[in-house]
Amino acid sequence: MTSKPANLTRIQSERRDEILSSALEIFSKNGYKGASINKIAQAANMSTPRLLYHFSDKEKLYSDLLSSTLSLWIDPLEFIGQTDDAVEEICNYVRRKIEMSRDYPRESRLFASEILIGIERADDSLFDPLHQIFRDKIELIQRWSNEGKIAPVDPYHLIYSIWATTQHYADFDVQIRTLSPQKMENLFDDAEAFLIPMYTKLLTPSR
Amino acid sequence: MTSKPANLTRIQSERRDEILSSALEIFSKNGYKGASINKIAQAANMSTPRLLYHFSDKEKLYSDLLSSTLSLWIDPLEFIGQTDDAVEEICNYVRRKIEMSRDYPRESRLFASEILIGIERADDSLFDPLHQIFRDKIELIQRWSNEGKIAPVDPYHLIYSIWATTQHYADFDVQIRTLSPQKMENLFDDAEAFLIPMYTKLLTPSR
Amino acid sequence: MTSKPANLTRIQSERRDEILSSALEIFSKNGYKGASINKIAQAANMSTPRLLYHFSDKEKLYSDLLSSTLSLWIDPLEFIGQTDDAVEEICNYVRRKIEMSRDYPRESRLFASEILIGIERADDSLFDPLHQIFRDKIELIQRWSNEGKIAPVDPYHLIYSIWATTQHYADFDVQIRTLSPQKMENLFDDAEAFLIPMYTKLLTPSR
Amino acid sequence: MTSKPANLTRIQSERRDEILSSALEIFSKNGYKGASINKIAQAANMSTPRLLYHFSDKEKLYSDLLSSTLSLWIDPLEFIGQTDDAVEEICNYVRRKIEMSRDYPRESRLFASEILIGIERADDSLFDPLHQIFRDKIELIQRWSNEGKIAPVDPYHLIYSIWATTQHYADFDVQIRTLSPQKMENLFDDAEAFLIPMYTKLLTPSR
DNA sequence: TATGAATGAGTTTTCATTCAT
DNA sequence: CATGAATGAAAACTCATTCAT
Repeated sequence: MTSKPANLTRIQSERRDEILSSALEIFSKNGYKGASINKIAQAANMSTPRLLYHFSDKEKLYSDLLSSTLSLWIDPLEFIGQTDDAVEEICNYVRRKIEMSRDYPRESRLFASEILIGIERADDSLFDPLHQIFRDKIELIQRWSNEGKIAPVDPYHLIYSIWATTQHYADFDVQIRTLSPQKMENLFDDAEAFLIPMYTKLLTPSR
Repeated sequence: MTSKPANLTRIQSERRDEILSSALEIFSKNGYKGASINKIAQAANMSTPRLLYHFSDKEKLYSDLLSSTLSLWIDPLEFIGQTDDAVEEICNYVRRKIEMSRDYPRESRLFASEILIGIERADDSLFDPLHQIFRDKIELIQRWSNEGKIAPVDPYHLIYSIWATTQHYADFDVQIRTLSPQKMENLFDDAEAFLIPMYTKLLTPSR
Repeated sequence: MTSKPANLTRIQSERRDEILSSALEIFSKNGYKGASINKIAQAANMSTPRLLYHFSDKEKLYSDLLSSTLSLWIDPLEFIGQTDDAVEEICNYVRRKIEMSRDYPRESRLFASEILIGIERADDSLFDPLHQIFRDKIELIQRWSNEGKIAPVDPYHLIYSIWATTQHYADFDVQIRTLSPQKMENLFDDAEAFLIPMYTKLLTPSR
Repeated sequence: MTSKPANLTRIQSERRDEILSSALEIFSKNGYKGASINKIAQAANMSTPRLLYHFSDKEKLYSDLLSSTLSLWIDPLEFIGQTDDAVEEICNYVRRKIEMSRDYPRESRLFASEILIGIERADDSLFDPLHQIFRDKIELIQRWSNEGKIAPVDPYHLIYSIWATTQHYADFDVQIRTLSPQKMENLFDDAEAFLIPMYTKLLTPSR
């Protein structure tokens, strides 16, 4: 999965974490090309060669960072389907995704810029785990739809729309800050107050 | 404004167009930092200094490209409110935005990466025209909501969600191509078939 | 002497003068390398190719400018020796050189930077006319010295010192402005009030 | 101040010295604009990026060079006033300044071109230490003048004239080499033989 | 290990000059 | 005559990466 070496001393893995934390900051703000490993090393309080001792090169650092963040995308998906209340299950997924945009905006932007701009990668299996679970849940939602537990919807576009609407608050944060009236502290509550009814109306089966 | 100079010779405006077209290709694919004016010049079949003869520097080229593309964002918004059928008006806006994602995906990605990563710009007024119209339409939708022509919704989050769901198909195209089943040629039709009912349900006032 | 073409239309020589005037401004402020013919053309309100039509290249413009300015150095020298009052003659030369620093500081700086930095020139006969007169006056002063009309001095170092002290006010103007007390409007009068007594004391033969 | 950083490794300070030495050679010969860090790097037997590893950019190299040379201007001034023999004190200053023109002509030309052409500098305080001492000595000379220890002179113009006459031999060296008769090896002795009597006559109080 | 030092390729930009119209 | 257009060389810097100690 993630290519983290198996056997690391405690110090080594502490260093790795410090570097990944700085890398997240710098990469998410500047994109892959706009970030220099120098700036990352500085932010992590170490010399560039020392950083490169832990991550052989820039691309390795970047993709290790991506895989270490991948679970943030996978975990909320995984929870779907714990109960039998299909509409509520999906609404809860929406809620979790909104929380993620609020609590992990840098991670969201990192992924967004990777998908948007992307670097050519030798091994593009990075997202495989996400895709596997995605397909599982597509199937689940399709089943719900077939069984009438939710109104009939295309499960693909349902998930795309959830991703789009929730991640938008992290990824396009700059624009939203400019456009929204002052009440930024309630932004995510307001987003939820908008989205949950929308998906409830969409998904509640008509009797 | 940084808009196109008024008086251009024939060659100037031909060259400008060639360059802007290559710049769109390269910038939208690689982001500002990842794109070199070198690559852009190559794509436009000219030497770098020749490119710089027409656009004084990289940032100017980039922001001229952005402003020349801005109307793609403004125009569909502007149309909202031609008729009195509020729900239909908003659905038509959704349709137009889907068309744009289909027909101008590079422009969409260009804007997305500008908002996501953004460069520090001396003159911040680039998006002013868009913001002005945004506020007008927010007001209009609020009025519709107050008058009961649409169900009560937060107009800000309504527009954010429309932007998010429609632009998603252009901006995260790479991901969607990987995840979606083969039927890519119908992608945008399917998107519309999903989104229009969603917004119709959301906005139709309950009697 | 100066390589000014012999037969010029009135318009041509007007253009030449405009260019030379701008060139003086730009070259004296920025030095040869720091000045671009573009800036000069702009200052002269014309396109670069038009400028290059009148002066085949940058070096030609520069050396034509130098030669057209050369008489400012030659003329004051030439006057030495009109009367028989040797001390007064030299003091008048000092006065004229002070006036030149006051009235033609840009020309002075142009020459200073040419001598200080200098560009490799194919033909370095530019200063020949000046040198010829210099030698004449050296001889004259030597004669005055021998004849006891002035106190015995090395004529070379006498002229060097006059050049140094008088041109200093133009060439090192920036430093002098920083160091001198407010009374800048009297600077050249004060300079004269200092230098004339100095040279008078130096040159007046002791009886 | 922009003075030399305190803690340098052995290699750093060796390299700095090599670079500064080449930079002095190239800058003093060509001026700031005419000198390329390329040429300087070549003269110091290294690649341009290697040079830039030690001096972050061209301007930094240039101003570090200027400040490292500043003491050559300050030191001789500082000595004025050790003894009570005012005339002799000033004559000794003249002698020291002549020596400097003989022994450090490149440094002299570097300063001259900085004052003559000058680059716009963010931090203008480079010459502050020199100016401070200048003012002290102006005061001292004024006192001497008031007390009758030297003939009454304007102390500003006295120092300007000393700077002018002595530095002239370094700064306008090219011209002097062309004009002077062969005896260049005695140039500085002759200069002293000229200047010392001049200032002695000027400054010795009349009884 | 870890850092100072260095490298080489690449990027943006400037500029004198030429060419076509 | 005059200008818009283009060129090629060089300049200043950046950056991922490697090397030596």
